[in-house]
Amino acid sequence: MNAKLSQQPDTFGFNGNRTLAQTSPYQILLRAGSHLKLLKQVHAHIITTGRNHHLPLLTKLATSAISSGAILYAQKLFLRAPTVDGFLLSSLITAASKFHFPLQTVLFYRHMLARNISPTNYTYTSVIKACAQLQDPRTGRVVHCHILTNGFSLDQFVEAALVSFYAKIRELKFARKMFDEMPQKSIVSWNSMISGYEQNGFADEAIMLFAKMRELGVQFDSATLVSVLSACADTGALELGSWVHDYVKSNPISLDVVLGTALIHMYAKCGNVRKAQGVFELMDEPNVMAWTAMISGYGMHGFGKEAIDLFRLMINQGIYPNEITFVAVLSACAHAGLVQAGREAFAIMKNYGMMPGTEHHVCMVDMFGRMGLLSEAYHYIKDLFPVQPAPAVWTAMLGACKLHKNYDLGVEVADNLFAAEPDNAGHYVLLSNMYALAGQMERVEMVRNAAISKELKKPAGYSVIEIDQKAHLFSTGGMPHPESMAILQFLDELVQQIKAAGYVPVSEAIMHELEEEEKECALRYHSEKFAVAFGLLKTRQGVPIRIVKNLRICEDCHMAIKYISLVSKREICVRDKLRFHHFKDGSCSCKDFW
DNA sequence: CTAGGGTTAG
Repeated sequence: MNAKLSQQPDTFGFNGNRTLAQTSPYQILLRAGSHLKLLKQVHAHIITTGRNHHLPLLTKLATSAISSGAILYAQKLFLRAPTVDGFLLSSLITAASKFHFPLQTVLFYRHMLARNISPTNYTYTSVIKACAQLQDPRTGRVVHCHILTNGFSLDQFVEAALVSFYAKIRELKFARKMFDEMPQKSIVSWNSMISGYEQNGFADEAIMLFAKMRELGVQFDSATLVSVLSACADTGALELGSWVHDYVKSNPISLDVVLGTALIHMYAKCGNVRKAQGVFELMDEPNVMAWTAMISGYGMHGFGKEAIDLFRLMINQGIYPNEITFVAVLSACAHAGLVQAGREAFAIMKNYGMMPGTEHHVCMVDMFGRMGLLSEAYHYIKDLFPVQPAPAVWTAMLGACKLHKNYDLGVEVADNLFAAEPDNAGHYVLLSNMYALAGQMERVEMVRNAAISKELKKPAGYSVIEIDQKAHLFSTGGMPHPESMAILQFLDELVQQIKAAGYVPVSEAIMHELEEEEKECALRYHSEKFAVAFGLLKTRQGVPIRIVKNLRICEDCHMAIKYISLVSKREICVRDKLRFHHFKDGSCSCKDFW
């Protein structure tokens, strides 16, 4: 055995056979790594040995300090440096950008310009990345101008950084234009473009660009697939998502924690929790994000107990939960009616040094409200004082009032919601329904007038069903499906059948007046009924029907689909804005907690 | 003596 290895290292990791003074300060710095305490000792050493004029040393010291998170220390070092050169500044810029100090990155860049030091391509990529992190289009465009005038616009790295920047500030058309005009497209620029689409809600474009990549035979990698999986999760594209999983299994792509988490998320959001579970169980070292993805997957399918058990297991394994983990846990409790477990989880947040935020408040109110504990929910909101409840908290409370038919409280809550967010068109249906239910017709009129005068349009509801790898979209507002007539006829027959089985449409009287236009529309049913009918027409008996809807499913459709699952003897799975509904034999997995 | 662009959970 090597004798040196058995010797105890001193503070700087030496074996004791050389003294500090004999070792090069640079070596000491390297050994100090990113431990701020050690770095400060090295700094003192540098000063006492009279080497604080040595720029390369100061540079390494400052970048190490940044890597330890001590950006202020690095800034002080910089300001007190006897001289400054381009090497020091570009090192500071890249380090500050890499360790997520975008504001300081831009400030160092300003120093560079003020001292007339020419930036390099390294500098530009870092600064552009910082502008993206800051969501600062103005500075980013200025830097883009500098790039053009200094002749760096054809650098592969700089170009990829610019595409990523424009995608991240939601200038997707411009990002795509730059991307299309790139003579040499690196894999990173493809990935920037695909992830840019996905992150900004254009999952279809992300999937189409990936298809183009395959068509052109461009090699993709793990980062590409992660973004594609997110896009599949967004749209419910299970077939493509499964293809990605198979590809990963049969190719030398390591299933790391990032890719694993993306797969869990995809399977959960495409309706297949068991597959998500399978991926999770195969992961070597799931981190907090992987655990949270799995907990949330259970939650959105109504498996509250599984979610709670997994959360407990996570804690026992010493994984530190974060705010998002608690959102997933509380939401799982809300969707499964596990009030006691939810209270306990909420109570331990403070053990982890966390203050509940809006999302947690929404979950708690939702949880109490769904269970009919309206007064508990309402007191929860009142106890937030002096914190003003966010509109989403009022929305949860309003939904609970409607579900449990407490119209007096509902009107009060609706007034609060309307006052808190008068311009949100998404609330109008819920608001005016509540006022109509309470017989407050002058308030219905007020909401309606506000909507008209502000030209607010509620988001159009749509449902998507994937059949033979092709997505079919049904919407009350958009283009009719080419087979509308046949589907409508089939749907009418279906409605007769479920009426015979006991289905009673939810009374038109409580439907809100604003929906008048919708009733006149050629599509006389909500999009999810249409999608279900289409699915029944196009798939064989025994094949489950999977629908993705952008809004929450309404009471009438929920009831109707329960009956449809009964008369057609089909499993029907609907993902709405919040959660999954698995319909089978006339009942729904949500136990009517929707 | 140095440092790049893209990817995960609500």
